Amino acid sequence: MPKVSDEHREKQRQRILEAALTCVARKGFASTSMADIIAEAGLSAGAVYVYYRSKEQLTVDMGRRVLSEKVAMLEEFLARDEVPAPAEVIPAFLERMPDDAFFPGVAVQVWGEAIHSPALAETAKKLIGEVGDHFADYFAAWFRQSRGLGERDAQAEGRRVAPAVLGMVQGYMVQSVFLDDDARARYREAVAVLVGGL
Amino acid sequence: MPKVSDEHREKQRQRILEAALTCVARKGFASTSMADIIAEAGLSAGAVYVYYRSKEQLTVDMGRRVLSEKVAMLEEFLARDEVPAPAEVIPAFLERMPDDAFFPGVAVQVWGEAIHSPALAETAKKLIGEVGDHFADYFAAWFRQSRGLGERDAQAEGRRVAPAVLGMVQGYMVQSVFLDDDARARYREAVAVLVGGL
DNA sequence: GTCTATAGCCGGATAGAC
DNA sequence: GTCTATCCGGCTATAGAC
Repeated sequence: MPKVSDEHREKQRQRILEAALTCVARKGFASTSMADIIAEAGLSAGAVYVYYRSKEQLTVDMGRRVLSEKVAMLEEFLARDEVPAPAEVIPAFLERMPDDAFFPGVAVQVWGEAIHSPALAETAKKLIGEVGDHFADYFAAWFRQSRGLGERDAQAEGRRVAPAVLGMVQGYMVQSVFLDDDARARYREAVAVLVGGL
Repeated sequence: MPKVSDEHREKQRQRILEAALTCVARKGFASTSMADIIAEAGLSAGAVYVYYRSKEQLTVDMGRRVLSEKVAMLEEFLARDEVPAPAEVIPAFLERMPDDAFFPGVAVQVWGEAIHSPALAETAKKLIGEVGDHFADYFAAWFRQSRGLGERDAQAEGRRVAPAVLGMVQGYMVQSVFLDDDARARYREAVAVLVGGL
């Protein structure tokens, strides 16, 4: 049984991935070098290259990890059975976002990087789709409850508004990079006004 | 009079800037090298460095140029005196966006780059602010017309919703990078639904 | 598996002739 | 002002000892 080896492998990959995320949060995506990551991980170049054959592979994993965290957070928020109103849910979702050090700066950089990395673009596309689906599900539930729509109509309506809501989340990430806390708060209020009409 | 020299200077800077934008649109931001730009401009390294002392300066100019174009486009759209409804204006604004080759991919990359370039971040922040102001003005005009609000209230309401609308535009740019024409159309419809309630 | 050392390459920027 | 030639530094990735 190669079980020990597999465990070790996974543990090392995690270690490298964590180090990479720390570096990126500190120095930015483009100016993080393998040497930085290697130093942060407390390993050697040779060791790292055993687990990640190239920088791009590591980058893809970073993108996946960062975006996956957001999906998980979204699930937690939207999977309640009370179904609170959008004007509450969406701003709360946004407010939680900058809590973790990697977001939102890293996400914006991942998007930028994805433009010339097909592997990363594929990952990003997939995850954007997932998040969109979650939003669609939430809104379907909301419309069922608030307007008494049938299953089918509610889902159609949910899918109809989801892309723009997702867009507002992405816009929030972009603006978070440049603006201060006050501006972020105003953004959340603006979102509340917009989704308040639903 | 050093007029000829100044004109020449400006002309050369334009030439270099155009070349840089062409390269970025073709190869992406991060993988465009000075050598690429130099070749595209049909100049030599020495010549280019006379007009742009560093790559960062050139990058700032690129960012400014690209984002300025969008501001101009926005003005054209919003400065009409008819004041059409948001559900018409905003999707139309979005639809026009991908017409030019540099957008929206370059914009996303500029945001990513701005994270570790203070000069670029300053430029981006300023331009984001400008676009937001334009949206605020438009919505003020709209609220005056549609709800009969007074000048003061209308402006306050305009400022209140503008950030989120701007965010939807940014989200559109992000998603445009990854999604196809159908998805873009669905996004615009979702936006129309959201701003239709205003 | 992990290390050290380094190959090999490519980037930005400069020097100096014209 | 513009060119050619080149330096120098940093990067990814590998080779080979342990």
